[in-house]
Amino acid sequence: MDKTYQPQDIETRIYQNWEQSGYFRPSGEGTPYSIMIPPPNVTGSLHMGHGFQDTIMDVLTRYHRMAGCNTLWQPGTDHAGIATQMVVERQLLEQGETTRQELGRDAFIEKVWDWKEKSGGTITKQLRRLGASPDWSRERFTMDPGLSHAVQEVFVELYNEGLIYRGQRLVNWDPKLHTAISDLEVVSEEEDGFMWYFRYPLADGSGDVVVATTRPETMLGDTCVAVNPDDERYQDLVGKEIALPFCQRNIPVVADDYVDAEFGTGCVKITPAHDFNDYEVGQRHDMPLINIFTADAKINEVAPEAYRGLTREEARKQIVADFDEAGLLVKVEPHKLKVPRGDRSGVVIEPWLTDQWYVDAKTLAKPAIEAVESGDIQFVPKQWENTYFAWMRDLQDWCISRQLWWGHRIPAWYDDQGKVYVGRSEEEVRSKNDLGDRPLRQDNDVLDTWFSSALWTFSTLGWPEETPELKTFHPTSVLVTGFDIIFFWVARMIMMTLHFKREVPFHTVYVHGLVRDGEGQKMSKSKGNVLDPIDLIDGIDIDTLVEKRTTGLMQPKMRAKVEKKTRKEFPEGIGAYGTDALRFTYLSLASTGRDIKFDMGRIEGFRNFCNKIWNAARYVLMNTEGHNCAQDGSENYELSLADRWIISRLQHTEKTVAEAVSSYRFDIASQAIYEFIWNEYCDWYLELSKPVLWNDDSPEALKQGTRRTLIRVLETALRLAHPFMPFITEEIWQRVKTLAGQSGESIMLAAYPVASDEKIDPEAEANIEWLKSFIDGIRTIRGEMNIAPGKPIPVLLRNASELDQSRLNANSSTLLSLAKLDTATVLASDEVAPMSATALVGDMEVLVPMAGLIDKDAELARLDKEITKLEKEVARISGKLNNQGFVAKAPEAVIEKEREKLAAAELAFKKLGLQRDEINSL
RNA sequence: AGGACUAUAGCUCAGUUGGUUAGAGCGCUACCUUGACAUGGUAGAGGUCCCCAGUUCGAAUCUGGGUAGUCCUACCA
Repeated sequence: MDKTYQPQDIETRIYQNWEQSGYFRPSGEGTPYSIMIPPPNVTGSLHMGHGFQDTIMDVLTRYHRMAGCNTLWQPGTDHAGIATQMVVERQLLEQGETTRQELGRDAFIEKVWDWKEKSGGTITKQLRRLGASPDWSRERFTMDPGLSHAVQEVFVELYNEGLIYRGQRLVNWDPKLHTAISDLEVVSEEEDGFMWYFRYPLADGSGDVVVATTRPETMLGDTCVAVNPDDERYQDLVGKEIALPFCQRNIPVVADDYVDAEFGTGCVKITPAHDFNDYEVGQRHDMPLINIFTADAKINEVAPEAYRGLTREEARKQIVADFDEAGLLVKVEPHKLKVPRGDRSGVVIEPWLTDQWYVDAKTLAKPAIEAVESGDIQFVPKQWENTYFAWMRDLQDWCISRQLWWGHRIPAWYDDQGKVYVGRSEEEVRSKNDLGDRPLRQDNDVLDTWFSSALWTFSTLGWPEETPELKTFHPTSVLVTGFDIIFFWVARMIMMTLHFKREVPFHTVYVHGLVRDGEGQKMSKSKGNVLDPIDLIDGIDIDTLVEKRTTGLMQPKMRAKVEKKTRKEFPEGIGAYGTDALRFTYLSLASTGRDIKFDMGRIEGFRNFCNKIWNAARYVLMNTEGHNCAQDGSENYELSLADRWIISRLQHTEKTVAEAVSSYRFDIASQAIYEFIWNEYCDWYLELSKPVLWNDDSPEALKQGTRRTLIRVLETALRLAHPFMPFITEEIWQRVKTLAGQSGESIMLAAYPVASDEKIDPEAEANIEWLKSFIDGIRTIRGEMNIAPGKPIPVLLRNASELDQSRLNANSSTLLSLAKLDTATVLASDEVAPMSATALVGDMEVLVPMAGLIDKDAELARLDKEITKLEKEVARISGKLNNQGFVAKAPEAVIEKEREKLAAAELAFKKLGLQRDEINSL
């Protein structure tokens, strides 16, 4: 074995073996356990969020697989309508300088499929690098025939039930992408703008009103002006008419509660066709809808000629100028306002009147709310349930049609009268409706991507067929997801699944945090602070990293800044830490309810941990290979105290890990594994094994027991750690399994360790604790008194109880060896000790004679420090115990504990004080 | 405007139903090439648990009020 762990040599080889051997497939036996991957965009690539999320799912999957469950992790990808279409459109422009319109629908879709074939494998390849173990043979894509069939079925069914309908109303229109988008796809951010105050003259010439607006251009579509009914200033105006400037139209003044008298002038211009609130007001007062925009958000032919063809921005300028010129511009004020933009296009969204398809979300929401209320679905952490409820209880109907080409085309056909027929195919529609050969035209729109993702838990399992997989693995066990798609995806999955399967899609929703950079910033390409999980696995040199981060930046100005920051943060680039270190880092940071700042210090620490495991294995193999490790089932071995101790500690660790995984506390689980392997197995057990194995006088039975324990505890710890760090554990396991009496092809198919209470040995633990505190005491004296670690020293033991003496006798060779002692001599009660440095092990004093080794003043200083500490401790506890309230009200056990602590502290205080006086007097 | 979350060592984070000497990793200091590992070992320094008040015998932990930060939802033209 190499002296250091080299992950890159082994990871790919091991992964290929796993996948080719079919180990990722469900075993077909045991309790079903299933997880559906949140399908990433098919043409996307792996980012840190995926890395985090998929590591968690893989831990759960590997854990349950090893625990004997019939485990399915279902992989797949999403067609990501808008995102993918945009990418391909951009490529068309760059390569051939054509638009999709020039190309035509069918040819364009073909291009998208080409692109999907070409780049669709990227993210799944990267997932493999992460060690993910989904059943790739079952990989699905949301536009596969089977899933498309499910989509069609759901659409037709919902339509027949009246839960999908077509309607004309205001939608969020993206003037760049030329499609409607749902409320969720609109992001509103505060931006600096202006508030314009315009004077609108009354038609009868008797005066005017002043309206305030942030969108002057919409005045072309005004149909009335509204005031608050209780606003005394404007009582007389209600019912009068206004001559709308530049438009040759008169519009009425109406009274409506919507208007806040305090805001602006208290007079609001109402544009029902271009504002959601105005739409409502318009409905209440029976106002017409005057649409003044084209699909590009340019002024259309309904508006006065002077403005036609202008963009929104141009029209705004022109109209403000015209008001100014007409003397009707009262004032302009700077004003902060929330501007709605499309999450994909980034352009300002226009409320626009169109025909769209809607899902009656309110009806579907009711059972979905109940499922969470009743606990059929539980969120972890629980507080997300509030978010879910808040949204679900105020749900608007879901606009599901998109004016795109890439996606599931809506299964609706129109005849020449414009009458709509919904069905699974044109043939079905024709025959069911007796349409003969009347011309039919299919709806041009496609469905929102989230419509198909909403069916993911059951469509991937073959629905609407009642497949065996569907029966076995649905409902799924847990959904692992980020909070950002609770509304987009989780809620809609719950609604759809309850409606069509009459059961929940999953029992638990584990909501994890966002992965941020070391400074807590969101990682984004435009900030140039993105870390690629693959770079953390393989490493990357600084120039390549800078190149990667600075290409494709939106603002060229950022380039220098990003480069500088990157070079400062990673002067040497990024080292190759390996997959296991990366996974362990994610997991150790995965405490609930909080975002994670990715800390490079952590991943380096866990790379070192991998190396530690590797070298521990080297030591174990050196001492077991070619030796009798009692692996043949013979009973001719004897377990030492250390053996019993480490076996006992292992049981505790197994318990902790099991509890932690079942409560999704991967940080606790990974820490327990880390501490066991490093602080107990390596730091103490391996050291304790040396005196046994290296001493020619040790009985063979004891050596066999030690070898057996060395190899078996290592082998068990590997299985315990395997879900967390799959590669290194497999690599080592293959070398140790036979010696440990295990067979089997792969660690990932081996049984997960289960704690056994009989192996917990409190006596062994107490004895080793005694031994450790003895050794630690000596080491502290050595460390603080600058005695060379290797220099053998004699120690004297004062006030040793019978138990101390028997422990000493039982462990003297270990003790002498680990503490590098010359001798350890028990003093009789009347014996006088020479001047010594002191360590306390319980009541026993361990004395290191100072002669020639220790400076008197140094030891005095050391004792003083100890004594001061103890003094404070004594004062603190006795204060507590003298408090009548404490003694009267605290539980007896707590009081008893305090008394014991006080006694121990007082004793130590007294002993060290005497020792101090003794040294001082010499 | 409403709501959620966060605040603990220089940095990144644990701290289970109130009872610890408040912990880990990284970083820092000193010493150590001891036959698994310098990606290591041993010892050590380092904390007003954001602030104020309250409940309690006892508060990092519970309550109220602040402060700072992050995020979500809804928005006034």
